[in-house]
Amino acid sequence: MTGYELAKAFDASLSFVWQAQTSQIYRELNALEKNGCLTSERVIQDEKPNKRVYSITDAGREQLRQWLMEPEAGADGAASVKSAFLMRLFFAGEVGDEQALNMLCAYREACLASSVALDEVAGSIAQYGEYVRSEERTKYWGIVAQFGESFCRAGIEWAEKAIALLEGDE
Amino acid sequence: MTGYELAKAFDASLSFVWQAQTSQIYRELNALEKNGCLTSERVIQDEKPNKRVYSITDAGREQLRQWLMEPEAGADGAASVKSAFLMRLFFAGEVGDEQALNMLCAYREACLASSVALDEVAGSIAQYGEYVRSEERTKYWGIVAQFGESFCRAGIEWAEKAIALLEGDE
DNA sequence: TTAATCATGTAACACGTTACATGATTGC
DNA sequence: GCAATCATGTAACGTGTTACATGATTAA
Repeated sequence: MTGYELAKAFDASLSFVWQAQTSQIYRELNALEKNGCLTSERVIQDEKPNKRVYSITDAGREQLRQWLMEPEAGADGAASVKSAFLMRLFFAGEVGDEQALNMLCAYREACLASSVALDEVAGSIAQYGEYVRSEERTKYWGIVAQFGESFCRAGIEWAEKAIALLEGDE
Repeated sequence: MTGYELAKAFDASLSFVWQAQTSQIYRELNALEKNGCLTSERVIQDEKPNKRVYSITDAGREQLRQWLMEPEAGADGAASVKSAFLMRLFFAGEVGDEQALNMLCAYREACLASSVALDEVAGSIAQYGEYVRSEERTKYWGIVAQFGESFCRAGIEWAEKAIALLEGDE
């Protein structure tokens, strides 16, 4: 793929789990090429800008495998969330219930929006799935998408309870 | 508080939501002092190492308030998770079901462990709550802790479903 | 006697974000 | 005529992590 295509693929499938700007993608592609994990080839196009197509090398795939096999996977900090939103909420005593309620409502809406986006991801999975044509790969994509759905559902329920609690206080 | 105490307070209450190394804490304390958000005072102790106690200034509290009042709070990227674990799982097709099952089991265990840690946080909240003596503040701490609990519960259920699905495949 | 707790930090690196720059083509 | 899409990137900055350094006191 090209850097540009990678950026889009990220967006269409992994965006819930990982976001990456093109600036970062190109930087990392350079680094990966330097250490032999991938190769690139310039493709001249007319009608469209030229592009650079990257391909993984055997060494690269081997490193990927090794990363995937690391034993701490799942056990490390996976069961925590780094969230500026929750930080803010934690300190909401400083500004009062009104802003806390705003935040919680906005969060609830954001969860609903993410749910919708995840439905679209399901579509993308089907599409890329045809391209890859391998149950072996796509089934994990679905599992990750399901995580997103559970997360959103839990988030909505939690926000609603918290809203009820704060409104009961007033 | 001192940098050291802040590190412990983070750990005892916010660790699910934000983690910070002392190296980062001291760096940020310096920066915040330079721009007038806080002041510090050196306290000489015998029997124990000397320490530096930081206090927020009015300007600092004002900036905190402003940050807390920002309108995007909750709406931004709050309804997504940046997770290396989920990234790995996404690509698990590269290494097969066995490793995927390992990851999911480890994740389930990690969620259970986080649940336990969150129970302890509840204790810390009660303790710090006495110190602060203000319902206004502690109620938000509880709400954040409840988020953690929902997150863990959802994570466990999701992992179990995914494990069942993969085992059914074999 | 070994590890933990108290208490400070620096240096280097890795990773992520923002802003900026370029320029052709296609659809509204 | 304007915005979006295709396609590349650089520079600077901000944030988070790892490894290292020091040294006293106290509990197992």
